[in-house]
Amino acid sequence: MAVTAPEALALFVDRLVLRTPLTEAQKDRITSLPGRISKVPACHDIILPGQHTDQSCLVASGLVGRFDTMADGRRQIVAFYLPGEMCDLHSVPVPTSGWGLEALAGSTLVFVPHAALREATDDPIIALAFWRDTVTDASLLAKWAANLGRKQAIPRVAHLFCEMGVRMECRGLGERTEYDLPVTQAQLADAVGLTSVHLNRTLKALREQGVAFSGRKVRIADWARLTQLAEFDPVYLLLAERGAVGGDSRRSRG
Amino acid sequence: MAVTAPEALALFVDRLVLRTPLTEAQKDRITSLPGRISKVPACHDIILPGQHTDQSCLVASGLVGRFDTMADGRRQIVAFYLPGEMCDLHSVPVPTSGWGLEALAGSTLVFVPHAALREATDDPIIALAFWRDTVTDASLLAKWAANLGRKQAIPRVAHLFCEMGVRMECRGLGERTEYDLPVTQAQLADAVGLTSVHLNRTLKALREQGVAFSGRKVRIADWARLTQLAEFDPVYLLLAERGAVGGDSRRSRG
DNA sequence: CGGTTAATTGAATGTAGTCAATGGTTGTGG
DNA sequence: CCACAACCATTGACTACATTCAATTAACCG
Repeated sequence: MAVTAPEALALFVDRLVLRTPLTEAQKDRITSLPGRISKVPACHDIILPGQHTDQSCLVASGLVGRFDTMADGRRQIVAFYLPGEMCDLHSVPVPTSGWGLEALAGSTLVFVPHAALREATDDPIIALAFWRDTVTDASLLAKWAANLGRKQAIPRVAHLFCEMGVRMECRGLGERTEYDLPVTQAQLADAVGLTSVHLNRTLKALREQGVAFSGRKVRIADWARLTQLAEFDPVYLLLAERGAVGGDSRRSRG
Repeated sequence: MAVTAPEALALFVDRLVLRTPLTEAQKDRITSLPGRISKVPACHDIILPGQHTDQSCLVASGLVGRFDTMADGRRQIVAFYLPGEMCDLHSVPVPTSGWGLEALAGSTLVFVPHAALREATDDPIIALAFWRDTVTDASLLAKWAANLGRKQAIPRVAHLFCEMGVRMECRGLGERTEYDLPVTQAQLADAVGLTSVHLNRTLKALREQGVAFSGRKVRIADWARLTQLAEFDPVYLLLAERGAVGGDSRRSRG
């Protein structure tokens, strides 16, 4: 668990390198970016919708959610950010955010000034890596939207469990069939667009399918069965040709 | 209506300039990118989910939708692309798409090779402009997800009408209270995550609120009322400080 | 051990989906 | 100019999924 800014930035570099090869010099440049460490408790709002920022927020430990708020105060979480992920690289090119960030669990954050990040993009490879990171984010967002729009409760939750499993695993944060997901049922409900009551019932149904979420841990008995139930195809995670990632990689209709 | 590649690229430049000032030389560089014109009929699938590409697709006229497909064939449209918008700038840094593109109306497209686009990003300002464009896209996507997750049919459709109105207006494609939206009800339903039957009922309800969608035209009698019904706040469109854009710009909770 | 937060369950309601049929429009060819 | 076909829009009746309200049980923390 990262506790210093360079450690956290090293995690971020690991993530970038998944999709963009970087030289040691480029890695160092990112690792040595200035960062202010901040520990926040669960349910803490890091940034509110509509606020401006001059820094980006990197997760060092814990879990952060990007959300939007309705007039009546209900929230929709549209993205989860794991340790090593930069929640709002977006805000480097566009410092106004339409959305908010909240710490779902107690988290350690590293705030990196936009100015420093923008300076790092002198290097076109670093700029490309950042751009790619944003694209990845958008790809997950699009899938999230599709699930919210067209899937029922059970496959929707199942899909989220698949996604988080693969993401955790490829970052070394657990196995895809068993990992920590430090959120309450109410927060999960905000993510999948259900009420907490209905989410609870959905979890009960999933439990009968060998998928348990309890004690903030996800445990999946039969991965293949779950991916099928969820219609999970990991292409959208943009993890390149690492076929090992699993899920059914059926090809598109001719 | 753009019919040559440079004309279409000029529209794209107009869009970039909304958020990133460019010199004449930079504009020229983009306008003179190579592009292959292609006319496609309505309902034509331009690219299918999971396909690779080595070119990006710029809309010259018509309307294009980005969609994801479920196992049973149902679609969720997650983004609309207007003339002057590049549907998959994303695919420049990441040539695998998890999603598909379809022409919703008969459309003219310009295919620009990734190689040429990537070359243009030598210029860090152009790279920034592209990055910003991607971020904008992601911002709309996040809002779309939030609406799908947390709004009921009427405000959901209302929100889409508001969004499209503002986008049309700021690109000179109509007024926000009256514009062409060349889609069928079934396509609209795919966008808002409803069945076409229920969408039809929702449109009927909206008609009683002075919001008409018929003959592929949207006509809004009372803009302020609609933005309120939709909980529409245009910040997420990232149109900078052009306060004139309308909607209720209430600030975030303290 | 008491207080608080989170999870679970039941019953009633409501919104959206499904199935099936009817109108309406548009475009084409006789 | 009319007849027909194809597609799109509209409506009704019924079903199903998810929400709401309310209460209870379980887990966690000081």
